[in-house]
Amino acid sequence: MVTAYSATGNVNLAREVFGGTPKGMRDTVFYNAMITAHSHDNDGNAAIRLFCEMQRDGFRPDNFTFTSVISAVGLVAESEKHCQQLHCVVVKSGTGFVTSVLNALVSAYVKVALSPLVALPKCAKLDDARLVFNKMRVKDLVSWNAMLSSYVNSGRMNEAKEIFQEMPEKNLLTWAVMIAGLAQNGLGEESLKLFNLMKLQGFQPCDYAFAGAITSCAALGSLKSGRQLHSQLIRLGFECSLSAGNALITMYGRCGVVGDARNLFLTMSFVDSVSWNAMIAALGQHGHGVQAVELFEEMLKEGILPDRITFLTVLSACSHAGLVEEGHRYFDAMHDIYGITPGEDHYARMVDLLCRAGKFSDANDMIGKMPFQPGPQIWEAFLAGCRNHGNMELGIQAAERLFEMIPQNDGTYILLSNMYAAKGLWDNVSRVRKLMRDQGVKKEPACSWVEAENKFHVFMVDDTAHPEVNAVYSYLKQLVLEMRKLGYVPDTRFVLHDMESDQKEHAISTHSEKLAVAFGLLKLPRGATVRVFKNLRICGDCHNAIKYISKVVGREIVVRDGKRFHHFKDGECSCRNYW
DNA sequence: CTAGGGTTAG
Repeated sequence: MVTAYSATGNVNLAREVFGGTPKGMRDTVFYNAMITAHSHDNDGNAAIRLFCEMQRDGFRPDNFTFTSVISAVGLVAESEKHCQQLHCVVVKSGTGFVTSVLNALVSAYVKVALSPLVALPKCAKLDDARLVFNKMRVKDLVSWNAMLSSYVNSGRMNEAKEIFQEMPEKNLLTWAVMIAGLAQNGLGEESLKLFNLMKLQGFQPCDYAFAGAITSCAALGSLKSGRQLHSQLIRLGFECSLSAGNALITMYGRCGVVGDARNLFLTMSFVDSVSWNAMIAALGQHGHGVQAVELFEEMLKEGILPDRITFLTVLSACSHAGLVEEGHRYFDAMHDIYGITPGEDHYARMVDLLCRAGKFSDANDMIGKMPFQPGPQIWEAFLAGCRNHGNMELGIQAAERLFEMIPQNDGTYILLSNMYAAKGLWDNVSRVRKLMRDQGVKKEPACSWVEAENKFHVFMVDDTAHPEVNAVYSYLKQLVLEMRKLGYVPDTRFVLHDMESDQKEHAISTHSEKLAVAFGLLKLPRGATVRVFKNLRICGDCHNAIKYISKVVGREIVVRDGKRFHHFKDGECSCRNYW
């Protein structure tokens, strides 16, 4: 009965049945079932209390007891201590060689390593897990999968790949974990390759594997593969899967087609808070702040409780659409009505919102009100806002803080250098660049890509590697002539080096996003929307230039940069010049 | 009768 209630997620009923049973009528199995119920309910403390209680009542824990209670300690405070204690008890009890017990122990050490409740050293805990794993005499598939997901969850993909190779056998879960892991760690192409390999080896991908592959498409911007995966899902009858559906919402959003995301969201038969969050985020990233806020209000009306991620997405949506009032209201409601304590990330969104709107002193007040010291996220938001408004003094202050906190971050140097360059202060630009060199900081190379003729075409600045780059350059030249007639003047302030002005114009005309846009215009069907993706923020001159291009060619151009989407149409951009 | 790997949202 306890197990039945627990399996249906009804822990309270399970607890009632358990409590209503007199001690004389309980046995070890009965205790085990209740400990498991607590563990599945993520209530580690209750599981541990019951574990102690059964021993006081004179029952000796067996293999089942240990596996359950060990799997429950990961989420409680002091889990590290519990973990080691239980490890000792297990060894003393003589069950230290039982595979299932050790499997639970491996996962428990990993949970400790990943727990926000436990202080350093996290790596050491992960290596403890590996030690237990290495010493196991008999490893089964569960052991290998546990070790694999440990590395995946801690982002240690090289070790994960080794485990994946070494495993004597694999099941659906193995593939799903690896595909999702590669997707989340920025290895989308490898993830999609693995998804295909999985099918070649005779496995029918489960919806988790699909979700991972779809996430890769979202990161890469591969609308074509994403749509293919969507139709495969429908053919296989997975269209009700929440994880796959939610991944699809994100994929459509991140590939630039919010309308498709919305259609899917509206037709999904089951949705949860993740679906709502994903949909609100998609609207926000495209600058549809008002719609994002409306959807959020609808979510509340439907009685779905917002979580900390909901508020992160709502606050960003407000920020990108300049909804200052609403942002303030939701920030207060988060704590006052929904009892969620704002974290540094929430404050950072508020600072972003205020700075973007030019309200620097309000942003400073906000920082002053924080119950903790401002970290990098706060000053990054501040600096970006200063750059947008050309506020030199405050920008320099924010940059100084960032140099102290994260000297290796290339973004700080670039933002500051851009700010000086915009004012023509070339001495300062070269000073920042020297500082960057002295610190050994390398700028992440900018690249843009576009999907055409069934594959991705990647362009770097001043690209010479792409086989059709000459056609791209001559088409761009032609475009610029037309653009100049409409009033386009290249804005060479966005060139970081000081050089002769004709050189500057050349440098700026070969930025990767311009090349990718031109290539898309050449290769995609006449009139089709061009969707370009860039790893970093879009450059100011490119932003201006693409506005003109959209007017000259009479087509819609969508650019996803590192921060958000820009929809260019008829010479205007949806971001209203804030990015 | 009871146990040990996973997913999607920022």
